[in-house]
Amino acid sequence: MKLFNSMTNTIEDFHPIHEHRVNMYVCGPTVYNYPHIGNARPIIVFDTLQRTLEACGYEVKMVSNYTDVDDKIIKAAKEAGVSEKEITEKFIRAYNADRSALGAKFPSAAPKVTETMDSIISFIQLLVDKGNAYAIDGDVYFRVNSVAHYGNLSNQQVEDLMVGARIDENSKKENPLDFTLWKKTEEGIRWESPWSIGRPGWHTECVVMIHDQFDGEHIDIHGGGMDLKFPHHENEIAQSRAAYEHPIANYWVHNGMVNIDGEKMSKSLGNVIWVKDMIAKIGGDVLRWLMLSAHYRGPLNINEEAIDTARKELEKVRLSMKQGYVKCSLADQDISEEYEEALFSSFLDAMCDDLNTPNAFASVFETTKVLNTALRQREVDIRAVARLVKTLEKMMEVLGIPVYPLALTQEDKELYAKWNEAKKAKDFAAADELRVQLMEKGIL
RNA sequence: GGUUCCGUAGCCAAGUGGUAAGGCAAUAGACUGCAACUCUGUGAUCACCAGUUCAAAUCUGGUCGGAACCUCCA
Repeated sequence: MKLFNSMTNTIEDFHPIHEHRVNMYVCGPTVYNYPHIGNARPIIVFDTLQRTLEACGYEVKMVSNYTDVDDKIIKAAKEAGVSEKEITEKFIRAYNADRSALGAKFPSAAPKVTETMDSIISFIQLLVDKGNAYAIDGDVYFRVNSVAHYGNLSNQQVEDLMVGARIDENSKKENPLDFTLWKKTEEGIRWESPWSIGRPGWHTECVVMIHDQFDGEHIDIHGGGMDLKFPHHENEIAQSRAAYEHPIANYWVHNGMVNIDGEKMSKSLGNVIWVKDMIAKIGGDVLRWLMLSAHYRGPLNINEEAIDTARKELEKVRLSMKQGYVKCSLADQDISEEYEEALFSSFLDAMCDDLNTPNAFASVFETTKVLNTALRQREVDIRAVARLVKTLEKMMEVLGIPVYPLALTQEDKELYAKWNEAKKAKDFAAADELRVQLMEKGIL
């Protein structure tokens, strides 16, 4: 397995800390609204990474959080006139509905900030005790100057950042780069702490959750969107270095952004697309296929033509498989565990090459073509058909695209036989009618 | 101003030193009772310029164009 590591900006051979196990964490959503299709990409990318690692024989522990404490949540709750909990529960449900419609496995654990508060407070206390954080008027800030290597992940020079940093007139910070660990607050959900009644900053939760979920070890893979590199992931690393003397993760993996018709998706442009709407329109499987049709690190542009292409491509593969299932069923041939190893390994090689899904797709199309050809032979080699169908099943499993095995009933088989007889007898009126029936049953 | 990425056929998209994968669309055929499906053939010298090299889309420098990040947006 090869993976691009944002920390070194190179493609590296992947070696997990434990021989057969991969520990992975992906930054989850702030649950204040429905997921938009930008949120769908990390769901799909990291689920596909997990499936690929599993196909390589690893056991994967995948953790992804919910940020259920945030200014935006408080604002949304106020506007809707309901409690924050109602907001977060609603959108956690929505997120999970989308996640499963996209064919993503549920994480091994999905912690919430509200349920991690004790750990977060003691973690901040640890940073204060170690001199890496300081409290002023009930707020606590992280002292960026107290750690070396700040800026390594995003290749930022601290001096350049200082120049670019926004000058906050009212800031109590020692340094404009210092970020909030704890904020004294008057409104919204808040907790008691040694410093004030308030709530934690955003950058701390992931560090604490990783520490709790993985027994204090650093993990193999930390994932998230490209835009989280700075400052979020940079700040996670700084806190972890300060508290635990390790940079959290060995491999940092970031997915590219999603554009709509060549433009960034944003509220101001009015081009935000909700995942649920897209799923209703084209289906979670087509959306997933579309998102995997480009390499995960590049930008992904979505437009009508791309959607249409994705739909046609997936239909083509599925239709071929369907015909394979029908042929096998008619011949009472089971789809066994046998598959075409050469085709599957070229597929898996592509997936293991930093998740090169476009090349993996090429293997899927090649297999589809071989299957189509096998299905058109005068003397169909039914075992070969079964092997090819199995091969495609295995590929689709890694891609996380559902397939629909089809088994004909006795009645279906008789109908199919009648259709063939009618054609043989050149009774085309009857044949056409039988064909319609078969099509209605989804067999043709 | 700093950082990162990108510019490959009509569209989408791999390839990152040895003479351009794949898909969609188009087009010409084959198959077929018809239709659908399927199969086969057909297209690019890789934004531009200069350099390194026996050899560059692939490395270096420059030009033009596009995108993202730079304190809470995946």
